[in-house]
Amino acid sequence: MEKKKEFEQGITSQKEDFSQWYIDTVLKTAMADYSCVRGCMNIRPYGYAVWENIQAEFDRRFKETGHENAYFPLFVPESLLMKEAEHVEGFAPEVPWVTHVGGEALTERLAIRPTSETVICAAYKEWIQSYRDLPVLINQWANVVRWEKRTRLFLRTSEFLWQEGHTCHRTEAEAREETMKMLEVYRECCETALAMPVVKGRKSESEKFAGAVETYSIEGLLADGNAIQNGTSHFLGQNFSKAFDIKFLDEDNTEKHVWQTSWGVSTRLVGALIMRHGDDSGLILPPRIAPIQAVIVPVYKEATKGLVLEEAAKIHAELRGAGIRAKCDDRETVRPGFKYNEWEMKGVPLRIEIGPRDIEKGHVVVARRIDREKTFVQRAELAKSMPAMLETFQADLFERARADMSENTREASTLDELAEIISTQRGFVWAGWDGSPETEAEVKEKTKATIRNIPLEGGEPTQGLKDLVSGKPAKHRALLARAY
RNA sequence: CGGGGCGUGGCGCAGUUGGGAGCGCGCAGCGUUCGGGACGCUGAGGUCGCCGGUUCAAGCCCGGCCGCCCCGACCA
Repeated sequence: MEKKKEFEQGITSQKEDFSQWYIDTVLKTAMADYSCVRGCMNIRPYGYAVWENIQAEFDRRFKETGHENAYFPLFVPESLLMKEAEHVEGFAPEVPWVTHVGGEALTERLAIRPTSETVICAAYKEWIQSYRDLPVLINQWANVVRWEKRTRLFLRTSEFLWQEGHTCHRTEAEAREETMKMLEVYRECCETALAMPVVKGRKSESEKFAGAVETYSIEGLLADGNAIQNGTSHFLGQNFSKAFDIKFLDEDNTEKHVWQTSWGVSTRLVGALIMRHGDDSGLILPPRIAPIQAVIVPVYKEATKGLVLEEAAKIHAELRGAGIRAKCDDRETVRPGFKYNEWEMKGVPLRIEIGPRDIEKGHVVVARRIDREKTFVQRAELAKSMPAMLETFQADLFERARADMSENTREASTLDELAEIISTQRGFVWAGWDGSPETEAEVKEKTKATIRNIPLEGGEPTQGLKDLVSGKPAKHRALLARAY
């Protein structure tokens, strides 16, 4: 009890900075299972299970859209990394190098990959000769390193796990189509599996991927009002294929450079998940990716122990039989209340309480993590009704996030209005933009908000819309926010 | 790399004018408990970040170094 009081006092005292409070209480508290060494995540089994389930959701969709997995080298020879000018410039500041082996200097130093375009393009050059070899649709699950000046647990770590898709196409149209197709896969997966609503859109020139012609993103809004980029899809044009000389002989017997795309999501999604859905009591995981979807907590006294534990085990078996990821917490060393709190912190969607009184009455108590609502469910119906309860939970979680995002999306017509909104309420802000880098820079300078993207839906300027800085006619209706 | 802060049992911290290394949580044992983070008793666990200096005496004062966190510039 005392600990709880301390915890609550801690929250109150830190609420002046809402984001910091949120990170301290939700991200870090909930992350008891994680640690961070020099900005590199150390993910223990429960947390890794979350990532594995996220991986599985994305991977399934990649396969459904015709992609195959492969794995490429961790080290990138310097000469290779240097081939695409913009790419080098963009990544150089954050690339660590291997220069020595056993005390002996290497003749060519090796970069630890910040992303794999260069190694993969080197491979593609060898693989592709004919239009018949196209398209190449490959994805890689791997770790990458970007030595950022500042790290933030899960949201920006020096080393992170991710997925990078790299495709080659015969025509520009086909590559552009792929870019948009994967962006849509990301949106659908984020919203369906992770219950996180996102906005699809195109990045500004200054924010696009180093070496890309165009970058698209899905932008989400966290519970603290900060935006987060949950995934990106790039149309690379022929920038890399020209730099790496990836050519194919087309049907018309002329040599052409391939058109390429790349796209990625990372373990940042785990951080986004925590800070989108979590609350003061810890994580709330969407059932679709929760390592444990339902936890059974037996409640008993010495006299009823045998009976209750037996029933709990039976329920456990039934749920597993019904394909539910269930766990029976039959630890005898901690009391039920402790278990409730512990599993709530770990974000388990549903908790099933079973005690002597329940057995007598032929029901169980099912408690929902999202709103702590408790209902009685007939014992005989439990396994059967579980999938629907999980589906409802998933839908409710998404709806709650969607409603929050919509409530925290506003409009601004001047820089002052934007500044006011950003400093008092945060969230997304729509504003007219003439497309100039000057406006973009001015906005960032004055409000710390950035242009997240130009949404595919709603990004067209409305009649008479003006740039919020220059007052010139707007070319776009952009979505702005403070972001991680 | 600029500005600020902090290094004391596993975690979170207190430590007054320099003289006993402490508290809470956690951990171990025993007992009572068990429907929302239990309680009692007993106990284990620390070269006070590192090096040097001042002093009869340093967690505390001085110098240097190392590490971490936060705010900026950079970014998935």
